[in-house]
Amino acid sequence: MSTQGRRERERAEREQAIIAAARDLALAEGWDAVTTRRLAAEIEYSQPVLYSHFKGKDAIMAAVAVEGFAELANALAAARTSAASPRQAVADVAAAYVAFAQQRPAIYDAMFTLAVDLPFATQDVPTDLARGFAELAETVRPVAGDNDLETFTETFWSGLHGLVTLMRSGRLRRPGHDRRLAVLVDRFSR
Amino acid sequence: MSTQGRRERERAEREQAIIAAARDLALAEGWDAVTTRRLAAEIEYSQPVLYSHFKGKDAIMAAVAVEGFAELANALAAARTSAASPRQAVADVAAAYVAFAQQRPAIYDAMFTLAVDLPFATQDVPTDLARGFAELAETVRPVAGDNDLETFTETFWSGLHGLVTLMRSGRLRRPGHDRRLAVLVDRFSR
DNA sequence: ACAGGAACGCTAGCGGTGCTAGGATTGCTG
DNA sequence: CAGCAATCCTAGCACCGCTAGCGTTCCTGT
Repeated sequence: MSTQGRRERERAEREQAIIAAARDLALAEGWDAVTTRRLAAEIEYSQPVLYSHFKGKDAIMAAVAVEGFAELANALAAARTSAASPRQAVADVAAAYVAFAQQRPAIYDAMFTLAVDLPFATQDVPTDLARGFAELAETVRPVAGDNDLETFTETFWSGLHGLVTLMRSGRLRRPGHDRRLAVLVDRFSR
Repeated sequence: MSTQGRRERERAEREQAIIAAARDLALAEGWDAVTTRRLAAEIEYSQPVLYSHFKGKDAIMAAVAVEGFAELANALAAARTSAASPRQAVADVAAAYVAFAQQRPAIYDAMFTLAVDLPFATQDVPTDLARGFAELAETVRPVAGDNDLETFTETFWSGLHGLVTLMRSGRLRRPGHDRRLAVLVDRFSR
């Protein structure tokens, strides 16, 4: 009876180990370094074990992304609720978003640039992703004026995403990043 | 004497054929379908020939991206110069930018999301890329107010880039795209 | 306690990738 | 026309994601 429970628990732990290994390896050396062989070696099992937990490498990346959505939502919530004023909240949340992307570039990639086949319309991904989006929406609500809030939020989000991706890929020079962020916040706070 | 000229010309033509094949294949089936073997078959040469023209697959993608920069700059210039008013120019150029990205997604990827090792600080890439950027800058100049023009332009560009990438990766729903673009243009035109 | 069976994880391998070493063939040159 | 240099191809390397098939181990019912 309890043996089954133990096995399930061990299975869950191993699955978590796979996700953690993928995450750590991606953060340390980038997603190119995350191969199924290295992942298998990291968790001290053979390759095929990975496929008893996940459909494929993409699914593993998606699992890492899911964790990322939760982290990002938390970071945004913290920034928003600790802000002194609604306008300051916009700046703080924007800064938190950018900081998240810069500190965990590999995870940000998994969330927003790679792994297109994420279960976007099902499962628990929308939960944390929607939470993050809701944080953004609540943040800009006071400054949205008579714009449709969802559209306004999406556009603001796009601005942040564009800044993050263009800068990290070298299309924007690192200096001036704060000023660009300030311009974006300014345009969306009036 | 002229034989050498002919050979050089043939070589240049073959190089162009490689770029064209890569471009067409990427547009038709995505970059994953662009393998060195298929590319070699397409130009009816063996694989190693590719490496006598380009350092590797990345360099081929970079060459496609370079062509893309020129196309994009032309499209933006056309939109800007044919606009009725400065404010309309912002909307038209933004629409042209988004249209370019949507009609040639693979090329846009090569330009802005993949191929990080583009010769960004050397060679002729900056020429066309800078031309495109300059078009954007000229477009938003009348509405930039007392903002630093370069910073302002980069931020606007980021907004466009974010809209394009988030929508194509499924993070934004297709309907509402025009409204989001309108919001972006509005925020940067006041 | 023990036989039967199911679940499990391994080894080995498939087809594919980007890339390269080496030799054969071609074509120019003195 | 001999010799050389450039050119291009065959074959293969190391690696990738993924899977078939087989031993082993462990749980189960009698």
